[in-house]
Amino acid sequence: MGSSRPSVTERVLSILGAFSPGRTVMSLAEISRQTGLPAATAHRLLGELTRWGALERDDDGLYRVGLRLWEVGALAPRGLGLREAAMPFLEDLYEATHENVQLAVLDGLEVLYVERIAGRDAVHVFTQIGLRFPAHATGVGLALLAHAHPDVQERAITGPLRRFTPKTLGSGGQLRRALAEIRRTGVAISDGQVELHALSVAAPVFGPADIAVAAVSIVVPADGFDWRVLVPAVRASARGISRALGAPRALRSPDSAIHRSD
Amino acid sequence: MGSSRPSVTERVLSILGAFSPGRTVMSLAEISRQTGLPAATAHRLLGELTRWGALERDDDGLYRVGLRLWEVGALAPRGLGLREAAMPFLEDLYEATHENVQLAVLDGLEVLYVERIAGRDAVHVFTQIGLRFPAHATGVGLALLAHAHPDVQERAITGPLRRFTPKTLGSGGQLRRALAEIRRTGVAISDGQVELHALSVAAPVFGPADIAVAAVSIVVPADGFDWRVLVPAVRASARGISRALGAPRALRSPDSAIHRSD
DNA sequence: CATGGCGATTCCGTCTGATGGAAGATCGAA
DNA sequence: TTCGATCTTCCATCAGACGGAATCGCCATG
Repeated sequence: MGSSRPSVTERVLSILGAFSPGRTVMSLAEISRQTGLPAATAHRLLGELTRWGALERDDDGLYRVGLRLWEVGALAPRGLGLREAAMPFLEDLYEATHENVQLAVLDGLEVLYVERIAGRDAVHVFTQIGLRFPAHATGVGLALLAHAHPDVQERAITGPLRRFTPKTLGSGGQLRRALAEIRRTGVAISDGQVELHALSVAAPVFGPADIAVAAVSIVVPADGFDWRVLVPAVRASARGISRALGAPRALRSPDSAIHRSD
Repeated sequence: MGSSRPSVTERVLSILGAFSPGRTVMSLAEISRQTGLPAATAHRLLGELTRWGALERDDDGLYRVGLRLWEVGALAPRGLGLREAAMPFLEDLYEATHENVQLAVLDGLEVLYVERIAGRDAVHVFTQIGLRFPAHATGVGLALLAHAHPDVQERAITGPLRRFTPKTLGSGGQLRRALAEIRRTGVAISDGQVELHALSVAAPVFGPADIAVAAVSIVVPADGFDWRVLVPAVRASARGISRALGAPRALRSPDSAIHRSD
């Protein structure tokens, strides 16, 4: 498998996949190179995609992702549906603190940022909506991993752990202990594990099936900030979103939810 | 043309297009019916789409839009790029008023809502991110039309104007006059033209090429609210976003920009 | 002003892989 | 147990996807 020539559908998808946060506008030649498709083939497929609205083309002749695709993408349950439920709570959290507030989901062993409210004068962090990041380093990632399926946790623990700063969790043992601690306290702290100057406090959001579907976090400067005061706010926010999503866990009494081991 | 059998790409796209705000989860049979594709064909294509991540499938066997597609869609320039620039300003606007704040773009003669901050206790409006609406009825739509390409304006004026309430602009003449007035004042007011109980104040956002690329609006209760006080705020917000996008118009002196006729 | 290189576009003969009817599998309701 | 509806798999056929090659346009270089 995989050796045979790719199907038409795969080719079309490979074109869509060629776009990334770092490559949002491309020429025919660039797409052709990126996907390995012959220029003539890429040209034809791009024409069809553009005609439909999946891609757009300016006078400059370059291709970019089209509004129509954005529209369909917005229908993703873990994209917009989640966002819609979460926004009011993130809003509150932002208004109370004016720091960076983020919402992310887990995909494989990476987190994908789904929503973000950036204060103009909050710490600068390079996360961005639609961006991916290794789960083990971020607050949201740890919160999600701690409540993920055991297989996923195991893969994360045994897999390679990329270091971003000296404080990044570097060994499986460290990670395992961190996850247990997060389950115990209900919040995850990532202190300078991505960028030394930033600290994040995160809490998991549960869905109707009582599975962790997302995580909220707030990012503050690492130095001299008493993050402890943020814990109740982040927890309350995550819990509010869980309730809005219909999580049974969030409908029960506060204590049973927070101190539940699994 | 159009009579010939659709190409593979068209079939794949027709599957994506089958999803809509009202139909976010579908069974194979439903998709097959919706697209007109034979079940066997739809099944194969759905398999490929799902394998890639464009669609997702739960244990229930139903298909929904996948995270991967959301991710690509997020790269749309008029989707996320715009949002990223606009968010801080919308944020400010929301914080100052706690009413519904919206950001929309024009696609054809419809507006597409790209961003929205909904206060929990603001007027209830049924707009939603990813939703479309006829431009002539909404505040954002009027603001965008007023600064759109003359051809587009003409199409809107001569085309059929669907009425939503007795206050909806119903004739081409009315619309033409409204657009002129909007160009003069720099803001568009839609008073009960979509829903009787809601009023919106909107202003256009300009991009680098000095073209109106989006519009901001704020929605308040129609009765007894002095919307006049909102005008400066909405204008300032739109202008701030324009500046962030690099609009030459927004970099010039305030007056020349606001009172420019076209 | 000629030349060369690169990208975009069009053409069309070849042949591959998409197609979809049919049959089997599964599930639920009557 | 039977019937209907949906999902899945199979495979012989042939529509239409493919892409090499030719053309055009653009720009930098000599």
